[in-house]
Amino acid sequence: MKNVPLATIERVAKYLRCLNRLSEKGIKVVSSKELAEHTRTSPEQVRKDLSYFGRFGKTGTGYDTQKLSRKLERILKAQKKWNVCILGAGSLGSALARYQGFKDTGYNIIAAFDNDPEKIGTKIGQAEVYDIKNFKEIVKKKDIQMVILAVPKEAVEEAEEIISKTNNIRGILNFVPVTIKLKTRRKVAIIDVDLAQKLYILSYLIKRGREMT
Amino acid sequence: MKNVPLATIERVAKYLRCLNRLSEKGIKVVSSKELAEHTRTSPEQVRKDLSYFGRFGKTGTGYDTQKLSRKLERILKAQKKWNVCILGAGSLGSALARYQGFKDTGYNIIAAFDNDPEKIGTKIGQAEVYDIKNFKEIVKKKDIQMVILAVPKEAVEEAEEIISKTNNIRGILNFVPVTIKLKTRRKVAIIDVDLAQKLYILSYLIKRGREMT
DNA sequence: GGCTGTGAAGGAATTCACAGCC
DNA sequence: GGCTGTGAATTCCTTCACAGCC
Repeated sequence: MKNVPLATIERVAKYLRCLNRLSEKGIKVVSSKELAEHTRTSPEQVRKDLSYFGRFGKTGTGYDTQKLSRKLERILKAQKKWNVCILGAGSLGSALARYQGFKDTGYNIIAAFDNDPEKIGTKIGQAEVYDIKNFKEIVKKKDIQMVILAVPKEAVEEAEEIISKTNNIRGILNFVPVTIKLKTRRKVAIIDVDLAQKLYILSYLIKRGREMT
Repeated sequence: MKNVPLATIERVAKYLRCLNRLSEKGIKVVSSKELAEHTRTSPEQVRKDLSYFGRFGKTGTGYDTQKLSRKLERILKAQKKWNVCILGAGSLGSALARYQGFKDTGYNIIAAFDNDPEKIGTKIGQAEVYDIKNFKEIVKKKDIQMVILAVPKEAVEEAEEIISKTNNIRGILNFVPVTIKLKTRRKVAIIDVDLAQKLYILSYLIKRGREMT
């Protein structure tokens, strides 16, 4: 397998989601053209992206929805079950714990952490809320590898500290509009989701009359 | 102004975020190197990005934090006040209405819409909750141009319908993991935020040991 | 010395165009 | 005819390297 563009990976994730929706609806076969329409890209792009990983289609017909879905899951390592926790059980953290888009993915949000005694011991969706003091211990016990970071800005340093010390954690989805810095040698993947940035881009696109993803 | 890469726009939005944080802290001057560190990119990239729009720096010194911030706001049309509403006042919608990252941006979330009578008439953060039936009317009256879409999957079609009919709306930030299609000729910018996709990418990055944004 | 700004070079990603298959 | 798969061409984006300035 050659060097796959990251942009391809991002689209593959979209294809996967789309395929799952289609197969829920009972659609067995899909063409690159259809897949492209659902994901705002071009048919050539779809075919090119998939061609990095193998030949999955039937000429003249298209792709078997379910088969392709399984292939893509494997590519994204999404067939594995990932245990995810949420750090910060405020309104955003709680909403993310309940987010319907995680349903039917391999990602299970099984714990949330907060320092508010009122919240500790309660449940949000599937996730039990624990005292943040027990982060390391519970992350280990429950084999959690990803954190969704949704604490208030002021608590970021503390969160960095705790995550740095917890060797299990290998990825962070960060909703706090601050650049987070870990004090650790080990590699931790970080994806920032900055919603204000999205709105900035949206206003730019409006001015330019474009569409994007 | 030449043809500016979209990738540049995305980074510019990050620079802006970062500059505002720095000037809050009282930092007056910043170099491309520093800005790059805060936004996980390279100094050359920062300078190149900015050079699309003009010359903002002082050689040997760096950039005036506040001045640059104002310039970038203008570029992104973010100096304008945008009125934003939320469609769907469930847990995600409510959390977004309260999202701290929108503070100190030009984006004001001034209304939310739902069909739950229990919610209508209440307030979430700054936003009053209205009956979705009055969407068009209130959007017009309040001069709202952007929608944050956070309804359940099942309600997407209805939402598409309503938005299509409301000429004011020019941009959508979509949190529903579905490709939305408007029945209108006018241009509406759409940005999809798919959180499950982010987790897919995160697991891919973990496997590859990389970092990104 | 330390920084910006920018053409030029290089590298990456997308689109084209067509061969091959059912 | 309708579709996939893929080298080749093109477009887009990033990095390099250095001129110019304080």
